[in-house]
Amino acid sequence: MERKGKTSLEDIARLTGVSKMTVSRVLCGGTGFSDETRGKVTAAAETLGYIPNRLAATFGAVHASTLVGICVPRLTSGLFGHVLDGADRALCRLGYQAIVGTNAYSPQEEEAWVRQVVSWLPAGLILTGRIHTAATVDLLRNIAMPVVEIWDLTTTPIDMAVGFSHWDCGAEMGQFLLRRGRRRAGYVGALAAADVMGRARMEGFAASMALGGAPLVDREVLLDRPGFYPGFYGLETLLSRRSDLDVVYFHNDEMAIGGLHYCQSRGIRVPQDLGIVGWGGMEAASVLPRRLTTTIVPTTAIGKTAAEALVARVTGGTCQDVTVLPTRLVPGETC
Amino acid sequence: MERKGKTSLEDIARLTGVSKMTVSRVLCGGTGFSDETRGKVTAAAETLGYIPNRLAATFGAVHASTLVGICVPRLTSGLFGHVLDGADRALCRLGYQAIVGTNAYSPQEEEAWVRQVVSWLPAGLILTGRIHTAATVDLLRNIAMPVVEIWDLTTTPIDMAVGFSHWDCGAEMGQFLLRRGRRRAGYVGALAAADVMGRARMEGFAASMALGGAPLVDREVLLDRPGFYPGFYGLETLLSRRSDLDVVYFHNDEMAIGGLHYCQSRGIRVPQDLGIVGWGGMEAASVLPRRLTTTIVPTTAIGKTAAEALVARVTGGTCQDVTVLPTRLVPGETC
DNA sequence: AAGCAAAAAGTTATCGATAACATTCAACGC
DNA sequence: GCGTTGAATGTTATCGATAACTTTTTGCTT
Repeated sequence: MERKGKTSLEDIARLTGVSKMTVSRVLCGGTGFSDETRGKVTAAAETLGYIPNRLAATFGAVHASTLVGICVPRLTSGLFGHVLDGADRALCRLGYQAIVGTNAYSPQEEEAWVRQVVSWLPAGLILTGRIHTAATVDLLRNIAMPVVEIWDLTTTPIDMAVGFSHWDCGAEMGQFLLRRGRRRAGYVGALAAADVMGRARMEGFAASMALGGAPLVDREVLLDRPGFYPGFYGLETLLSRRSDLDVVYFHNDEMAIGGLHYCQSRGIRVPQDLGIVGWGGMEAASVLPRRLTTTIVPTTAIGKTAAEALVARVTGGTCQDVTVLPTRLVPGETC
Repeated sequence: MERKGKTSLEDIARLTGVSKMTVSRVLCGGTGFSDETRGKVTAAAETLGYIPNRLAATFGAVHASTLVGICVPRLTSGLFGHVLDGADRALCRLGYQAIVGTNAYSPQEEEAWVRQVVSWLPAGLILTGRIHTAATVDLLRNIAMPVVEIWDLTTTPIDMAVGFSHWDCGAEMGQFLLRRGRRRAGYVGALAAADVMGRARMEGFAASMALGGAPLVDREVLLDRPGFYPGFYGLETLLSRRSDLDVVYFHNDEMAIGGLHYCQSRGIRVPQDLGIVGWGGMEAASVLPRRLTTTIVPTTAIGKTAAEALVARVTGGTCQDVTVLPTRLVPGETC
């Protein structure tokens, strides 16, 4: 067993002629040492190029580590990028490090990731969505791991939750379209059964349209991941079945832009012939020739709030169990 | 000092009547135990809800951890999202966990992040760009940390490098524009001095235009982060100074789309009156009414290749020091 | 100058897993 | 029947830092 070339507290202790414990106290910013000792120790640490070993520190200490696990469905979505950004900034500022993972909208993959990450004894986890395997929930509850579920709210969180209701987003959009006089609505989705949150929006949307006496006429839910081309072709498919729609709600803004492009390519006038509405609040959508009607989601705020709630729980501060952050329906020029 | 409620190898050992070491061997998939023992141990581990403690395992073991640090300038860029995605998938598949951080294009912030992360004794690091503080380089060299520098190539990497040359991207675009007969080129950038990679593209661009006898006429480099609005207003500012440009090279596709929108709003015909070219290969750019002329960057491949190279180095496999991945200039309809 | 409190520093045990080495035990051949 | 072999299993030391406790030193009061 070879010692790695690293210098340890003991090396510093030897060099300065004090005990390991004193070195530890100095370097961890504790109290109980003279200024002279501090000087010697910090100088020696500098000289030796000392790198603290958090593995050993966390292992030896009683309290939690400064690792936080964050799992999102995918990293290639602008929305989740902003969520991560908000979370990462907050964690960094508070002295924590983020272990990031993806689950491709699969609770099974999430469970596998959780099993990996909890073995690093993180201070807590941030998970996306309210759907998890039973084993995941049991595991996290058993070890009393602080957890924040983000993105889609639940009234019975594993521990804490920060987000909004996807169902309500859909319902609000339905009401908006009814007020605008649209009566024959379609829906173009993606990810098929995998994404329960997109489905929740659709269900809220369908419910509110039905309540207004204009039930959802048809829907086309693709297997693909949401993107421009699925939006384009999804709308094409939908319109080939039902040409009499007067508005289409899309899984997200990317798909809606794909749909807009389809309309443009086929000479369908938006919003006169067909209304196009999206969801998510993609930046690109706001500078298009026609500003997209969509729902803006507080992505960064969700990440930030989740991270802060988690740290508050870990450090014994006050934190609320469920935090609702408002989404904002933005009427654009496409409906 | 209270014991966390966790079960340890010792608990399993007690329950099954074997030694800790045997339990360890069983659970780590080693050899040297009977099938009967394996059965008892795995059953007990299951019963007790055993969660391995990688902190302790890594600490106790000689070999490297399964943590890998990845630092990118920002998480809100689609390009870096894809890089992270490629890296994270590869790492996950190979049994590693990613600690992610951002540096906002600042070598100082990167240094702070590196100091945090190396104290977790990661197996290696993936850093973005070739510019680092001297202290960062010294630190990483001293502890012989495996490092992959991605995105912008260097001939003298700290350890390994995977990417392409930003200067060459700019130069290639310059040559392309010259062939298309453009002679009066402008540049709209962002992030001012912070982003050395964007600047490298501009310099390569300016150099090749100059070589073709049509030196860069003017440039407008904003302080903002690149985005649609900076592209919009950057072009406005540039054209207010020099109205006789025949093409503008943008920092990236987002900004170029902002520029396109400005042209549309002012009745400037693209590409007749003005050519617009971007960089990066943003998905959105390909479904705009006019397909943007741009350079597509192998984002996911860079992340994947970097992760695989790092793991190869750590596990003693073969890996090359510098991997060049090709970018692709895609002529669109905007120039 | 004695006494005593507070500050400074040292000692020891410990966290959980693993490496290296030691031991037991069975099967087998001569 | 006895040594040999190899698989199965146990023992001990160790990684680096910290908690909890103990000891030493300092400084101040009376």
